[in-house]
Amino acid sequence: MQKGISKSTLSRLPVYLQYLKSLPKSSTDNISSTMLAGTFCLGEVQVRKDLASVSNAGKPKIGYNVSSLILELENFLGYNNVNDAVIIGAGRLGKALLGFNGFRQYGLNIVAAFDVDENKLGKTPEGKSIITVSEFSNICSRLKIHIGIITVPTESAQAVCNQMIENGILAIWNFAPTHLDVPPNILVHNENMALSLALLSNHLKENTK
Amino acid sequence: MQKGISKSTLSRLPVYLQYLKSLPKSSTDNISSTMLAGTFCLGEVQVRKDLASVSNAGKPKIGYNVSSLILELENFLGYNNVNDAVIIGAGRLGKALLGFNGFRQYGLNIVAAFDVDENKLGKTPEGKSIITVSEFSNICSRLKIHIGIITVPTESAQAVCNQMIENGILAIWNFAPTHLDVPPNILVHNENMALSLALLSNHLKENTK
DNA sequence: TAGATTGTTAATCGATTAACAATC
DNA sequence: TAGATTGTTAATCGATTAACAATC
Repeated sequence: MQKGISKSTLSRLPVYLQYLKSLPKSSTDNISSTMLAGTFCLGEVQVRKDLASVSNAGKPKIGYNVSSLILELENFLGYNNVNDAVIIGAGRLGKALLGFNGFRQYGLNIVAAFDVDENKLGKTPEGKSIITVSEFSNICSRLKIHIGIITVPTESAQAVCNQMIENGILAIWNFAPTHLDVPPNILVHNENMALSLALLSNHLKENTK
Repeated sequence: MQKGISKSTLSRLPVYLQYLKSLPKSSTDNISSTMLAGTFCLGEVQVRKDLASVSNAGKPKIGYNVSSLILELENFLGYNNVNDAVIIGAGRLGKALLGFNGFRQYGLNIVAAFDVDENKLGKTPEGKSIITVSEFSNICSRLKIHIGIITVPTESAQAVCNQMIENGILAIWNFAPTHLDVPPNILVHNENMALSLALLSNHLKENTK
C-alpha cells in the first residue's frame, strides 16, 4: 500500500537514496537503520518506518541490502520511468535549469523551454530548444507532457500557470515567488527562495547575538 | 516572545508577506485572516495564530492593517537588516544566483562568488566578482560574512562546507544534492531538487492512472 | 445594538518516539 | 545460544482545528 505515504516520509526518501548511491561500491553490502539514522541525525525507528513503506527486505541482524534498497527507492520515487517536462520562461534561471543535465538521474527530462521574447529563441549550448510560446499548446498536447516548470517573473506567473493547466499539465514546479491558484487536482510545488532565506536569517538572528 | 516559533509557521510567514506586498496600494487598507486563509486554502485560525507571532495589531471586525502587517513581517523575517553572503561554485547555477538581484528584497546581499577554476574568474555582467577560492578565507573574515551558498558538485560539497565553517559561516544554503555533516550550531538548508521532483512524480503516479 | 472578526483555551489529529516481541 | 536488528503496537509530542468569549 504505497498510497497514503506521509509527506514527511516522502521528503526523506530521496535523501536516503542520494546517500545510498554515494556509498562506494566496495563498502558494505548491507546497511542498518541505525547507521542511516546516525548520518542524518534521525531516530532509527523513523528510518525503519520510512523504509518499510518502500521495502520489506530488511533482515534482522543484517539490515538492508544496499543495492536492492536503491532499486526499491528509485522505483518508488519514479526515477526509472522518465517524465517529460517543459519550462516557460527562458531567463537566467530557466536557462540554467534547461541546461542542467542532472535532472535525468531523477527521471525528469526537460524537453524544451518557451519564452515570449523573440531574442531568447534558439538553442542552448547543450542543444535544447527555446521556442516561442505560441507553439506551447501544440507541443504540449502532441508530446502529452504533464510537468511544467515556471520561471517567469511574478506578474506573469498566474497566466502561465493557467495556460499550462489548459494544456494538460498536472504538476507544476513554480520558481516564481508567488502563490498560484489552481484546481484541486493540480499539484503546485513552490521552490520558495524567500522561505529558504527566512530560515537562514531567522537562524542568524538567534545565533549571532 | 519571537523565540519558539514553529518551523511550519515560519514557513508560511514569507508566503503571507509576498501576497500582501503584491496587493495593489489602491485596494483595501485592511485584510482579515478569513481572506488570507481563503487565498491560501488554509484554516483561518491557523492564519490568525501565525500572524499572532509577529503582530498584535489585529482588530476585531476590521482585521489587520496591510501596510503595518507588511512592516511587521519584514521586520520579523529580517528582510530589513541585510545579510551578506558568499557563493562557492561559479558554475551555471552559481552564476545565476550571483547575477540575480532579486535577493536584495529579502535582505540578502551576495558579495561575491568563488571558484577553483581559473577560467571562471572575472566579473559577471552585473559587476559581481568571481574570485579564486584561495582568497575565500581573507574576504570572509574581513567582511564578517555569516551566510554561505554552496553550488559545487556533490563530490566537493562537504569540503567546501568545512571550509565555510572554519571561516565563520553560520548558515549554509546548500544546492548540492547531498547531506552535509555540520556541528549542531550551524544551520544547513538544503535546496533539494531531488525532493521536489519526488513530490511531482509521486503526484503524477497517483493521478495519471 | 448586532455582527464580524480577533485571540485563546480545549479537543483532535497526525507524526515521532518508546517499548517490545520476532528473528536471523 | 546470544546479540543485533527488524517490524509493530502503544505512548508521547506537537501542530492543526474547533469552540467560544472578548471587542470594535
